[in-house]
Amino acid sequence: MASQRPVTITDVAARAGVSIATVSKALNGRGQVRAETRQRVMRAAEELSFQPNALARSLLSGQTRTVGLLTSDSVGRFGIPVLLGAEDAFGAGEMAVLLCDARGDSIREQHHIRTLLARRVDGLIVVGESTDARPSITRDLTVPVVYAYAPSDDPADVSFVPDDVDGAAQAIRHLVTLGRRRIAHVTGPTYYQASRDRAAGVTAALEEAGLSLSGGQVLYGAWSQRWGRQAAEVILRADPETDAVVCGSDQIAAGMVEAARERGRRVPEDFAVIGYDNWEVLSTETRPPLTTVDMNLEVLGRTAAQHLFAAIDGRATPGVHRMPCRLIIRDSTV
Amino acid sequence: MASQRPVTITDVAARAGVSIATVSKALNGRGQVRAETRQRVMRAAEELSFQPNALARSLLSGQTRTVGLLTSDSVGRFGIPVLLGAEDAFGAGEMAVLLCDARGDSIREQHHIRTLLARRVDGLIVVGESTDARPSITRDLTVPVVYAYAPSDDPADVSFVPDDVDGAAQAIRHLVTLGRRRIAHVTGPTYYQASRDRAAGVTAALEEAGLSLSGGQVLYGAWSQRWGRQAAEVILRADPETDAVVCGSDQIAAGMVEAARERGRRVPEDFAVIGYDNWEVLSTETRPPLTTVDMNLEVLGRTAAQHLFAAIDGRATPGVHRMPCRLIIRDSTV
DNA sequence: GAGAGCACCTAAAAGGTTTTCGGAAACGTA
DNA sequence: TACGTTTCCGAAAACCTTTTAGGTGCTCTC
Repeated sequence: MASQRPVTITDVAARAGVSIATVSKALNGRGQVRAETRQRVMRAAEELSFQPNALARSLLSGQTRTVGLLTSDSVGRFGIPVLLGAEDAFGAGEMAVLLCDARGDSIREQHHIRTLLARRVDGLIVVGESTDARPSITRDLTVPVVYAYAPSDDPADVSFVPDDVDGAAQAIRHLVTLGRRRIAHVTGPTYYQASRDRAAGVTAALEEAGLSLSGGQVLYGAWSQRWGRQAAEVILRADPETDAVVCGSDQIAAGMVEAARERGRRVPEDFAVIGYDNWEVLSTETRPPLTTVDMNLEVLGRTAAQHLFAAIDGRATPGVHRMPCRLIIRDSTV
Repeated sequence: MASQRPVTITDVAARAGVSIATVSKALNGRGQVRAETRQRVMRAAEELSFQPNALARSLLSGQTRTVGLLTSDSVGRFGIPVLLGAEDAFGAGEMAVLLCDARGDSIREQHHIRTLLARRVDGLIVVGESTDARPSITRDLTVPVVYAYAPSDDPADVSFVPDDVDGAAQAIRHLVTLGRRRIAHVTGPTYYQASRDRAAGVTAALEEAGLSLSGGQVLYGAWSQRWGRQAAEVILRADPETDAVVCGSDQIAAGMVEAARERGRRVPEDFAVIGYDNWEVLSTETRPPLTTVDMNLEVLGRTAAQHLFAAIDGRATPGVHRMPCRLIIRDSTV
């Protein structure tokens, strides 16, 4: 608790009766050091519980083994798993993560970038809260940047996003395999890239199966449970024969399941429902638990981190990389 | 992108035609520097977009303006707001946060502590995932530590936890004010401190009002929606006159509301329900939206961070500090 | 006109580590 | 003995900034 002076390499050298250069070499396994001397140094270091000062080391090497993690919007539901995956990948490689939350404020973001650069981070990972493209910050930055979840608007940057088009298509293909023929799609607002991508995936996969959308059009609304319930009414009135629906989020799906049951549809027998996000607190707690599309965000975060490593080593891989989603099959489809 | 040599104070000095000492003083506003010289230096720094190397600065001052944020268990639902609050408080003070997630593994935790100390963090904030006490790490650490959400088991440490006893009591008092008389309590497993604290608060507040628990005892179970539904059956069978229930979590409350309605109880008229956590995705999406206890976790995190500042300045405030909860009144009580 | 006082600036040290280069000791060979 | 070789260790520079102590030139006063 008391802030006594931390032990330095000089202390170890004195205790071992050698010079600081020898201590450095002994501990790092460099240069020529007699085995017996090395032992003596190691013992001294142990006894003093010496930890080399990372600052001094970084100052010299120019490498801080630190990366900045910039969340453009307040760390949300999607940011978290990405962050965890990244933290995981970095932690394994002895890297440390400086966390900065810009709260959706670009002034604040600029400020954070400046301080991160002043701290000489080796790289930057920018994680967004939606899959909509965000302004690039890579321009005139001296360190590599990787974007996760929200891609950069500059195609020359390195971005990782979930492949929502294919994710939604997987959901449709699953339903088609199960014999469903009148499938509707309810999703979030049109101004979300995620809504549009998922709708595109649904449409393409239906076409591929020679089917068309029940109701004739995608139902765009909000990401909420409430919209799920409303949409259920709309669908069942417009086309009472609808036997399945792919939802753009688990929240929508939860509302959908609830409202459908209230209107006498059995889920999944009469009416199969698929969610999106695999947000477990919701998807496993509905009755029945939801079949849903998981975006593998932890993997996405980890991959982004690994590619940041590569970029730091000068092996960047520009472009928008679409990471595969996977369908989690539970009881809301059969 | 290319890693050209970063510009140093020497470059600025050369451009401005002065010594590096003068540059330092001009930029930091120290010492005697003629106004005209200061201008020239500032201009040079601007033109080169000079950022002082934080490493060198820290090495000299012994202060890194960095704190470690150690999450003992994988950053969960409760960890996040605490983390955000802390990040907020630190960010405002030009501090940076090094994030480490130990994934519930104490070996990993030890490892993270070592590397954080090697990086010479100015302090540590340890955030837990439940309010159960956790082992102290303060022993023989050279920097101050503050615990958030999960208190340290050493009372001499500085810990911040939500005041669950009072939070639950607030819920009861609210119901009593509304005229409810037969109140039940359904909560999580007994081995959670949170369950026991909330039960204690419920019991005390009921006693204070001269009432006793409907059903005669606290119903301990799981934190899940499923348990909420089961418990609803138990309660309504054991004492059909029960007119209100305080739940230990929003998930339990959500199950409770659903099951009660299915059994013909009107919520809130016949049966008032109060949740806990104010986990908004759930508490605002149930029908009706839940009255619930909010633990103010962001405030808790921010406060913990501020006290860490204080501790760094040598003004520590030992003990377990209980932070007030607040009741959020929505439509599930009337 | 000389000493004192002032305003402004610079040289140098400090902070802790790694690395390079050179030096010292030990040993073998001529 | 003189010299070369090998093995091990130490001195010093480098990284970049801040701060202290000191130095230079100027003005003021008697």
